[in-house]
Amino acid sequence: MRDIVRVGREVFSERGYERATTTEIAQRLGISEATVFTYFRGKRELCLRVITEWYDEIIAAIAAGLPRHKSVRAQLEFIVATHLRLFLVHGTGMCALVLSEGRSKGPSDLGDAVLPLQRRYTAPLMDLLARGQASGEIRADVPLRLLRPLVFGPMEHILWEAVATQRRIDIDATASTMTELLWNALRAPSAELAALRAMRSELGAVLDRAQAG
Amino acid sequence: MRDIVRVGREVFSERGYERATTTEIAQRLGISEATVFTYFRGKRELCLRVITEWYDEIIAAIAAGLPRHKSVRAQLEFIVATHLRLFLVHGTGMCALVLSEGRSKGPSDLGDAVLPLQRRYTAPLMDLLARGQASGEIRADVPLRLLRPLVFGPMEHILWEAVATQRRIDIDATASTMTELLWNALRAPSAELAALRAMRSELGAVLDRAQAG
Amino acid sequence: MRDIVRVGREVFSERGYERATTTEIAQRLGISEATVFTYFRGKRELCLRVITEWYDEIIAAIAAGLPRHKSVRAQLEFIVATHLRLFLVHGTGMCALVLSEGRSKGPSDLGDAVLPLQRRYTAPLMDLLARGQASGEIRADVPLRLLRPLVFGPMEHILWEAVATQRRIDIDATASTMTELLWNALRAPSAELAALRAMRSELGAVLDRAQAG
Amino acid sequence: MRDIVRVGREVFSERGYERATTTEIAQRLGISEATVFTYFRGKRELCLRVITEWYDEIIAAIAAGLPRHKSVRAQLEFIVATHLRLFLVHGTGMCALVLSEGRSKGPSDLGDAVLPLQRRYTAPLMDLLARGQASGEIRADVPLRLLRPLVFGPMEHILWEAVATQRRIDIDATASTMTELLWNALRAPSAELAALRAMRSELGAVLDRAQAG
DNA sequence: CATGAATGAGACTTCATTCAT
DNA sequence: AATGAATGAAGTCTCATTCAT
Repeated sequence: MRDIVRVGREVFSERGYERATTTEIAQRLGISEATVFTYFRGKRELCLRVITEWYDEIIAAIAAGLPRHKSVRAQLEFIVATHLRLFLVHGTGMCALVLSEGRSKGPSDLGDAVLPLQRRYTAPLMDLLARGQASGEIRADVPLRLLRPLVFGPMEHILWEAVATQRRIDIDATASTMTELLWNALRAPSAELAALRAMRSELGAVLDRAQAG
Repeated sequence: MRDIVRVGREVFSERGYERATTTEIAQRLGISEATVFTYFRGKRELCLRVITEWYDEIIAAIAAGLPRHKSVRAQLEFIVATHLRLFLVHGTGMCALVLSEGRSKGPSDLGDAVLPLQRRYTAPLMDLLARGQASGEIRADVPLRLLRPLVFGPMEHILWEAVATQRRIDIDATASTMTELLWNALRAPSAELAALRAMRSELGAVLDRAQAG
Repeated sequence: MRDIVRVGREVFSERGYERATTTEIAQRLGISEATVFTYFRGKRELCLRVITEWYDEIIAAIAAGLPRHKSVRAQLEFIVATHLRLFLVHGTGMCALVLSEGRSKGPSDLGDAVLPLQRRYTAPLMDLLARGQASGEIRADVPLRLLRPLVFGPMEHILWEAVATQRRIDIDATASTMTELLWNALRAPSAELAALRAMRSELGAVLDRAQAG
Repeated sequence: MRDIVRVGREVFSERGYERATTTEIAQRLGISEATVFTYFRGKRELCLRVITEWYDEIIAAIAAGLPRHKSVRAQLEFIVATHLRLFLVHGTGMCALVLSEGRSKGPSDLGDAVLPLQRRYTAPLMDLLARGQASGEIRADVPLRLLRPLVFGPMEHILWEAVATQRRIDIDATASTMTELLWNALRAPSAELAALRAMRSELGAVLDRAQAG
């Protein structure tokens, strides 16, 4: 039954919900199609299980590895890198599956069940952003509602492009660069000014001492 | 035949490629299903046409309205706003359709035909970014390959969220805010450097005066 | 499409709803199974149509031939004979089909749609009984609710037995005998009362003589 | 194993043979589906057992309670009342099951095995009618083959109607009325006259004694 | 040109039944 | 004796597509 979920993940992520067939899942496992239905009430339920388990993995990975003692920027980079890594390992098919089917209003209607998962999935980032805003490191004049897509959106596109072009990407380098870019967008503008002013003050002090010397 | 494309766009964007049926398209038009096949070799070709025309509209809209005489930042904001507007007007179904089906590897395989369209579609932005890099306004130490998803990714997420939550969004305000955020990420750090250099000059002058004193 | 209904009637009446298959219906007609679904949304709807048309035929036959100018008893005999005839011609499978499926609460749930038909179907008899009660020919001290099964119930059993034993029956003779039997049950006990009254009169006379004696 | 038959009766009578599933029977008992097949060769055999036991109960109930010392009419009323009672207690599902499946010609083919049961089941009535004919109380000019359905047919319809309309019925009152109706149909026409004559004779005798007194 | 009619291919699903343990 | 696991066979239904008219 674990096998069915495993192969189910393969097929659903390769083909999407509609084009995936229970026939293919059974064939890849060398079992009868009926066996699939012994363990899952139907295609929809199997797919739901596949999605749920996949979300659980990511959520667990983020929760386990997030370096909470480090800076907000470092935690952001961890989240970005981890997402890139997990998605690339598991194939971006899952990404597409979730994004496409998670919002459909067809008979499959995975949407309702997927929504809470998505919330748990984005929770660590939302939490991080909120903490950053509270500490003044992240600009608070833009609602989280707009900051979240700023982080997840680009990752998704990068992943899809990586798959479409079949090109290997350097995950750490990409994560590092993206974090650098995103950080510029996210951090409080005042922080820059504050930093400069601090520098100027310090310089002034140095100069004063120099002049005095 | 124009009608078929028009209604095709409706149905494909509402249902996605797989769940859309030629039956429904014909029914909505009050014509025979066979008539659809008189004009289009098949479902796939019709969908391709729908996607193509939709891309053409966006490309044309961008090309026609892009304020080339204004600043790079202003042009960026125009592109962001225009995208949000067009997607929201036409329904985000088209967005999902293109994103989901444009990358699938099924028998429908719209991918190959869609790729060049996507290139044309992203061309204005790519061009703008390249010009920005050339003029020094946009940081050149990050490849366009990474800058592009930074722009399109968030827009997509914002749109999907808008649809999922059924919430109306203020397009201009959102575009303005997003541009502000993105610009911080995109603009050349040279601005900062310039400021630092200016400070250094000032500092040098001060030092000179100090020495002279 | 008429053919599909015709063969559908055959198969449904031979096999019952559950055991009838769309495959068999298509095969008997030498057409594709899909064709069946071109004309009928599903098995259930086809079966409904079969039942409806069959009811319509019987209802029409009764309505057309009922000798309204003759006596109530004669009309009763007509109804009995007509029923026996139609059921035996069309096979009692239809009878079983209607009786079995018309009351089921399964997924097929033909019940709701069949109920009004049954009402129309029994209407002529109900009407006749009511008229008989009004005219005093049929006993009015028993509700129609109990008189109706008295007529239809035996016919059904006779038919089933005829089919089960594969024995040919003389329809007119059977109808005649059954009517004779039923009539004794249905007719107003006034005849008996008359006899009793006569007896009372006679008795009175006897008593008178006795007293006189 | 007794449990399997008991629950089997429930499920078969609720759903009918085709719609009943071994899965459901096992589930209601909280046992494995395979266990059912440990005790019964298959669904068909289990159903046969269910029907057999049910018939046995009815046959026994009739045999045990039949008031052989009372009049033929009283015995008829007992049979009618007992049937109504047993069917309504056990649910009319059994009635439908027997009637529908007992005559089908499918792969399940319960028919052959059920036929002898039905014979035993109708035997008490047949016997009673025969005795009635012999004693002159029941008209002998109509074969039993036609008298039997006259009794069982109406009962069946009454039962089905009771189930269809979900209406509770007064069993004794219904049995009484039905017997009254049926008796009019069954009794020998001459019997009426004979009864009246007997009454007159008796009366005459009484009167004679009165006059003599 | 438009279409009514037909259909091949295949999807999901159900279920009685088997068998090794 | 009881069962967990598996499945063959079959069923209903969908849908893009064809073709004669």
